[in-house]
Amino acid sequence: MPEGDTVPGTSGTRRTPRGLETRSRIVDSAAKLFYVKGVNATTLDDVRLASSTSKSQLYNHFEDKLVLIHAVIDVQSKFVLAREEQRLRGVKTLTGLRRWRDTLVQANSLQDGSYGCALGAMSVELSDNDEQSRQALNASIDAWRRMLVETLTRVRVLGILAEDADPQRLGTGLLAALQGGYVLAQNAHSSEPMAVALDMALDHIESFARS
Amino acid sequence: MPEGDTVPGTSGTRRTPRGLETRSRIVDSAAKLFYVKGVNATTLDDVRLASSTSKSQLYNHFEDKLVLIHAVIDVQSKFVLAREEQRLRGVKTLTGLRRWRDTLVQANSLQDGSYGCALGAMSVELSDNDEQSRQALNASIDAWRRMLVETLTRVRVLGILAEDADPQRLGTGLLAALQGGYVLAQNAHSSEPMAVALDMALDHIESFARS
DNA sequence: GCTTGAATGGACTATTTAGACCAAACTTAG
DNA sequence: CTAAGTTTGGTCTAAATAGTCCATTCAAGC
Repeated sequence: MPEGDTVPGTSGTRRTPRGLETRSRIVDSAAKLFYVKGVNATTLDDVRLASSTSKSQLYNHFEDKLVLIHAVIDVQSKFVLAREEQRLRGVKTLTGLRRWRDTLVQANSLQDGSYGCALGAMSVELSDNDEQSRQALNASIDAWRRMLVETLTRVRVLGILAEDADPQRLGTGLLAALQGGYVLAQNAHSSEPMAVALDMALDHIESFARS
Repeated sequence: MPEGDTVPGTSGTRRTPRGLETRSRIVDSAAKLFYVKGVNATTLDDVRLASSTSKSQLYNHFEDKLVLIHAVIDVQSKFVLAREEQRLRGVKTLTGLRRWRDTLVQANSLQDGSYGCALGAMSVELSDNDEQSRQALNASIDAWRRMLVETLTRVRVLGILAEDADPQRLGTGLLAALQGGYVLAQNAHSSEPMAVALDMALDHIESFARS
């Protein structure tokens, strides 16, 4: 029984580094396909082809398509949250928030608004059909919301925003503007509506600025 | 050649009232299924069953699934736009806008946020896979946006909003807040985030109120 | 180098789904 | 009534898709 370099797998089975490598190649390919084609429009054969794997590898690592979907939600959540955390980390002023806005709009305009938000799109497609997916995505999106709330709290604590600014509500509103911006941008194939939506949210936040 | 009561069909073929009745039963059933399950997750057999029709009826009225999808986009667009027009028609004040907000939130809370926006959800699922669907949905969503712009213009003209309030941008922002609210509400299974998002947008609009 | 379990390649099956087809029933103009 | 086209029920085919299986290879501990 080989032990040394093995790693405990998700479902009790041991995994070797080579297996884990394959597994993550599958998940990454699936994540990309889900993002550009949608979850239901992506077949396992698409995934197999994109990841250069075989059927047996797919089913060695994932019981069925739903389990793969959950794995994708997991890595995609980690990826998006890490990216957004990185983007928000240094924001301490209203100018910082505007720069954050610019980053989002620029990234979105690079693909002409296409594909929308990876988490938002999966949520729209899966929330009402698979409760487990909904809950996982809900946890991630709420973590994202809390990141915005923390950023706004930080800005307020620094005395830039007045006491009556409510970071909870402003954070939720800001995330909604962003998500709505993604939807409209994807539909219009232009990042313009996202820019307008974020500007509105930021203008509103700025209305709480201390004079 | 029977003529009298026939009606010109979409693709040149003549249709009788009975046929048109069947056709709309198919489209209505498909629209409902697309709304609750999503487009790709709905099979033609689902549609056949829900509309109590046979395969031959489906293919008598629609060349293939894509044509059916376009037909659904068409009726769903008309339905949503008519409903929203009706909801916005009488709005002439800020209080009216708040009442409009209440209607949306209440309707959304009746289904615990589920299903989101019929047009927005289809757009997210179809925009990057079928250009024709994207364009049709884009036309409808933009008509919706213009309805909001007109409402805000009306309110401004009445002297309730100041001259520097830009109905174009405010309307886009308002629609984005609504769409983002739908996304978050569907994900959270609660209409709460939609309420917060709309409140933010309306607070912002109200900041342009004449004193 | 032998053994053992993980990993792999690929063929194979089962099921689902889209779509074609046809004969019978219906509808209506003439 | 009759003819011509429409509508319908149902069956049948083709393709796509999910999922199974097994013989072989690989990697590591002994």
